[in-house]
Amino acid sequence: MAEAASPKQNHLLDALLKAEFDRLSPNLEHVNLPLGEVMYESGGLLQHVYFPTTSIISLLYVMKNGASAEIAVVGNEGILGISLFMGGETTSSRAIVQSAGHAYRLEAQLLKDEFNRSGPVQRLLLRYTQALITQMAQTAVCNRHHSVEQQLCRWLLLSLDRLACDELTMTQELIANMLGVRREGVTEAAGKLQRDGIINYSRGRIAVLNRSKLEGRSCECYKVVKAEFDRLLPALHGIAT
Amino acid sequence: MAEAASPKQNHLLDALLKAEFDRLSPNLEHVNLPLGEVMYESGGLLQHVYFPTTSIISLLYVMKNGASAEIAVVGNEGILGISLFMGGETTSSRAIVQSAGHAYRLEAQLLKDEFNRSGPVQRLLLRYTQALITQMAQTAVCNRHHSVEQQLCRWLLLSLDRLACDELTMTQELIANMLGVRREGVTEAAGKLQRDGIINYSRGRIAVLNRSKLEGRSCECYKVVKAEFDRLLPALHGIAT
DNA sequence: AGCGTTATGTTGCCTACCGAACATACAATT
DNA sequence: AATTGTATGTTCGGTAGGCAACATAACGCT
Repeated sequence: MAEAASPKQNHLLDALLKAEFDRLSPNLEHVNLPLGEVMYESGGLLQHVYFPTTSIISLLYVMKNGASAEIAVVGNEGILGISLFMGGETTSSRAIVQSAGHAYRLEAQLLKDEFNRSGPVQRLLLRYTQALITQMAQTAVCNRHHSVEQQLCRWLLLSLDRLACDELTMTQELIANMLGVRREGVTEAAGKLQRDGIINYSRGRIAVLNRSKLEGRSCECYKVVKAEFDRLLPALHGIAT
Repeated sequence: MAEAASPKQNHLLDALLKAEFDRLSPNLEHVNLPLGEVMYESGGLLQHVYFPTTSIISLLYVMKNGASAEIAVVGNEGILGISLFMGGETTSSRAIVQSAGHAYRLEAQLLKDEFNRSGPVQRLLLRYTQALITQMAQTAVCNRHHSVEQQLCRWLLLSLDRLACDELTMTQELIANMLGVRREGVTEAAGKLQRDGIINYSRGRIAVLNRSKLEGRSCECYKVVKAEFDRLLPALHGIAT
């Protein structure tokens, strides 16, 4: 918490060239995102886009009967609100804060203006969008074929990658909602991982003790997604393509 | 089959303004796509993009162990090869012809050039991409929560919407591969639908007899996807936004 | 210390789906 | 008419994960 907040904590913002960064940064507003906050509602208009720094946001589809499933997650590697520049203005999914923290927000119109300059920012945002697409596609595959335990591992790894630490604040109940499975299923899978010394949890606090073992218990989906993010968005630090 | 082939059979091409259409159409090549043809391999470079007219192409992820799952389908409403203009050049999924027919293809570079004009074509392609994203997201949800029968109904409906008729050529085995379930599961679900007079099939030929009943047996996913395509890509006929 | 709230653990039953193996039936070719 | 390949039908046992109901345990408050 002693860390100075900076837009550069968000990888997309960090990857901007100086000219673009200087144009946007005066309009970036540092905001606090509490756990569970609904950032966008399904079908709602987008007033802002968000560049998370220390928070994670889940894109979640909620069905008529209340059952839900996570579509993708957005953290410090990305931006929340892609449908704004994709032209749809809105999506059929909901965005909620999965891990409390901070983000920089930008007025919708300003992002659109920047996007429509058709320069490096546009290219960067589109590459990010493709990485997000890969994540969604892999989620679909994972939902079809993999066990709750494998999915839990994938989910933990994706979440950790988007925070700077090896611990997250998240009850099993919430994880179950994200994965679209029963809470008991998560309890069982998490119990096994704990027994095997891979994680340690108590009352909404999960610490990863052995990351490489966790990767071993995960399905291939994690690595596919990670590799695609790394390929499309290598750490650029102001050398945006 | 007596229909004259025209690029206008593809909704995206049909939606172009005259100037853009005239610029692209000399470079459109009419090609025949046989069932099962692999259009793109996972990780392969894209030489062309395709605008299907009477064919349907599945985006499919194949896992290491050979199991597969469909991510989305592309027919006369869309374009195959979005990663080209999204900047990634390639994807981790495979594209195979799910229903034989025709398409117009365009050299990759020509599409990129057109996209980079940042005009109506770019906007149209991005809107289409967002609709495709919705389809992927909904596939993820559907894979998590819905029964094989519901998914079969959804799949049939999405496929029919992308052809002009109420019949498709497709064995249960292939459908099973698309849905990522066992062939027996498809046999059982299809058998029920046939018994109830909703479809009629024999040896790789499926006829839909009662479309509204089919919609009733489908999960909500079909309607969500259809509504989003209709919203983002209303039939424009040369009034591309 | 006592209280309620919330997180986690456990149990039993049930169903959908998987895996595998096999039976039938249609269609094209000879 | 016989043969072969391919599409579909059926069965059996196994299991992951669904639903429900409840037990325990940690924490936060007053």
